[in-house]
Formats: sequence, C-alpha cells, structure tokens
Amino acid sequence: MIVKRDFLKSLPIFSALPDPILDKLTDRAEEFTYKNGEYIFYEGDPPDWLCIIREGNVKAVKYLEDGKEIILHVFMPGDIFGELAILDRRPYPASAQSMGHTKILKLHYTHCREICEDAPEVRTRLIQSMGEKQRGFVDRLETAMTTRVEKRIAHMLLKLAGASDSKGGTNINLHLTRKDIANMVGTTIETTIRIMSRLQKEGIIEGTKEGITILRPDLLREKGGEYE
Amino acid sequence: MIVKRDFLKSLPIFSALPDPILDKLTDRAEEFTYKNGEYIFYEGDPPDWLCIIREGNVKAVKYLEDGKEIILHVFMPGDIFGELAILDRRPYPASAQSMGHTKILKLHYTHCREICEDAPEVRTRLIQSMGEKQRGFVDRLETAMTTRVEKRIAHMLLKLAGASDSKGGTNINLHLTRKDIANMVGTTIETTIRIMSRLQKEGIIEGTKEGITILRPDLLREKGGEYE
DNA sequence: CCAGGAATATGATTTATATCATTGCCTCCA
DNA sequence: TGGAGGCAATGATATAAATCATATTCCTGG
Repeated sequence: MIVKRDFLKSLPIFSALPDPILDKLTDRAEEFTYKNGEYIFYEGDPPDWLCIIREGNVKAVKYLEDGKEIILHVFMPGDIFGELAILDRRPYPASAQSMGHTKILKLHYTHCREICEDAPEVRTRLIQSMGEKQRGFVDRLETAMTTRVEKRIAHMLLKLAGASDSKGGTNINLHLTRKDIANMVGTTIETTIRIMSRLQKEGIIEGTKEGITILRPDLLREKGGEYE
Repeated sequence: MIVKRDFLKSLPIFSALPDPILDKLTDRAEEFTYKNGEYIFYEGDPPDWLCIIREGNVKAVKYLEDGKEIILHVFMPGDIFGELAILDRRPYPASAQSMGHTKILKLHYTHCREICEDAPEVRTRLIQSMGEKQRGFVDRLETAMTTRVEKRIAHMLLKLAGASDSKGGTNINLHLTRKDIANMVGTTIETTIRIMSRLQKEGIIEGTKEGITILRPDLLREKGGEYE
C-alpha cells in the first residue's frame, strides 16, 4: 500500500497534495491489471473513471464502420487518461485498450470530484492535461494531413521517441507491431512494412526486441519534414 | 451598445449571467472587425484573448514548413475560440484567420478570469467548449485517416452542413473555395475540383452562390461511410 | 469599366500506395 | 509435438491521386 501512495505522489498532478488528502486518494484509487488487448473502457461508456497508468501502455482507439482501427494516441506509464470525460461529463470519445500487460489505477468520478474540491490545483492540472492532449491532436492532425506515408511515419516515430524516452528521445520502448504503426498513420500493413524495412536498410532506425531505436534522428527529421 | 449586450446574452455560455455581471462583460468585451484573410491571432501568440464570433467565419489554420496550409476547423457565428489557450495559459496552437468580413468580440484574459470568478459556470462552459473541440478533433482525425479522398470530402461536407445549418443540415452557408476544401481534407486543389464536379454531376451536391447545398445527403453518407 | 489575379476547369502523365497473393517464421498452447 | 494463428516479408498488379500544363471564367480593386 505504501508503494501505491508513493507512486501517486510521484505524479506531477498529485505531488503537491497535503498528506491527508494524498491518503484519501491512495485509499480511493483502485488498481486493476489488464492483459494484452483487454479494454479499460469502451467508446461511448459513461464517463465514470479517471485512469492513471502505473505500468505498461494503453492505446486510445476508434473503429470505423468497416472495422478499420484508428489509433489516436499511445499512453505511457505515468500518463493520465479519461480526464476529458471526467471534466465535461460526456461519454468517452474513444476506447482504451491495453497493450501488453498493464496496471491501471482508476479513480471514480465521485472521488475525483471530492479530491478536486479538497485540492483545486488537481482540477487545474486535469485541465492542463486535457489541453496538452488537445495540442497533441492538433499535431496529430498535421501528421495525418501529410500525403506521403514515409513522412507520416517519420513524424510519428520522432514524436513517439520524444514521449517515451527521457534520455535523448531516440528510443521507443514500446511493443508496436507494423499493424499498430499502420493504424497510427492511416496506411496499410504492407506499406508500413516496406517503409520500415527501407528505413532499417538505410540505417536510420533499428528494430530491437524492446522497441525501436532511432539511429539517425537527423535523417528521419529530414524525411519527416522539420518536426520541431 | 444594447445590441452587444443582447448578443452576449444570447450565447449559451453567458445566458445565465446575472445582470450586473453581464453589464461588466458587455463593457469589457471589445469588438473588432477583420477583412478577408486577416489574422485575429497567430500560432504561438501569447494566450491573451478569448474570442467570440459575432459575424462571419473564422478558420483555425496551421502551416507546414513547405507553406502548405492545413485548416483545422471553421468557426461559425456564435462560436467561441481561443479558450484552450485561456484555460491552460499556453500559446495558441494555431492561427485564426478571418474568412471574408468578420466581427469578433475579444475578451482579455484578465477580464475573462474576473468573469469566471464572479460566475463559475462560465468557467464550466469554457471547459465544455474545450471538450467539444477535442471531440471534434477526434472526429477530424477519423476523417483524415481515411484513404480515399472522396470519402474524406463527403465526411467533411456532412459535418460542415450539420454545424452550419440549423434546419436539416443540408446547407453549408460558407464561402469555401476548392482550395479551402483541399486544405481541410489534405489533398490538392485539382483533385478537390474533380471530385466536387463529379458530385455535382451526380446530382448529390449543388454549388449555390451562397455556399453548397447537399441535395442527396443519403448518397453522400454512403460515400462518406456511415457518418453517424 | 478595364486589368490582372484568383478561382475553376480539364487533360496528360507519373508515381505512390492500395490491393491481391504467397511464403516463411515464430510462439503459444492443446 | 505439431498445428494454428499472428506477424513480417516480398512480389505483381491495379488504381487513385499527385504533378505538370494550360485554358477559361470570375471577381475585385483601381
């Protein structure tokens, strides 16, 4: 139990919480584990839970009528998700699916509200988190509107590396299949495979068993089009 | 002056405001006019203003390194924009550009904050507005990830009609050039022209001088892929 | 009312990528 | 231990859409 408390305290959103409120939060936050492919919630579900990733990764996904999957975002350990629904009290706009084995802390809306009343800065942080996400979507849209697939993939790899790797941003510690990548940039598996192989042959990226390493971020940036 | 007050009162976000606060708001909100192509603010500008469209339309745009324009969203009369920056206190993620002649009410951050303190429901409404926008982006992303351009255009036209036309959602009262449409769906002008002509020949849409009319929403929906 | 720039239109050509098809590899599990 | 299914890889082909090249029409500002 002490560990959960420490984990919560380590998150920027809760780090300034006075002890009694942190205790309350620790008590209220329920821990769940999910296996690969399991859903934490579905698009359209009532906005009941704020989620925090303790371990593993989660993807936000939507499905088109024809069954095609679109990956809106990949969340990392320490990330918060579901705050949009908590804040505007409307159903989740997308599903949240576990990538590999994950541990998720879930805080019920009622308790979240309680904590926000005790500590208004939590609410501010939630709004900031939502804002960050919106800015991410703007960026995402930019990627998606780029015509050449290679550019889109390059752009996406750079962004992912920046988000998942603290040291230098050249590592993607994520189990991404080619299909995942395809669903992130809106192309087919075959095209993704071809482009990824080409990037490997060119010595720009390297597939390790624990993810992808960007060997030449400079060259990738060239292809991705000056991603700042 | 009385007219400005009435306009503000007519907006859902301010309609419940007690009279003295509405008066204060009316006093603080400054009205500006913009000509076609002028910018209300630029991407990266400090987050100083909350904007409300009194007349005309505004597009939220980004520019890629190569100069290509991406239209993120088109705002309609009565719409609020800039609330993301106001809420999370970070620079605008995109520029706001006037489409044709527009009248914009601008409320400075400091006054916006004041009003929110006087009337907390305004803050709630701002958060809701931001949430709505985020949901819009998710939807937008869905469109952008669709491979066939015709589908993307169909999807976009249906959404625009829904947003700009209260009665039936078959009318787009907007001065959109083919270039605008191209920049909204991420394609070239030529392709847009060809597809729009085809849709006209097929009797699905009609170009009027005041915008676009969707004659056969059903057929467009078929192409757009069951847009609910 | 005219001139010149923007917007629309349309054709020809090229190219990127979707699509279809097949194969091999690996891992999980019965 | 031997499938069965998921993933990566690769080739062949079809096709949508980008690109290049001109016209033509339409406004709008001077």
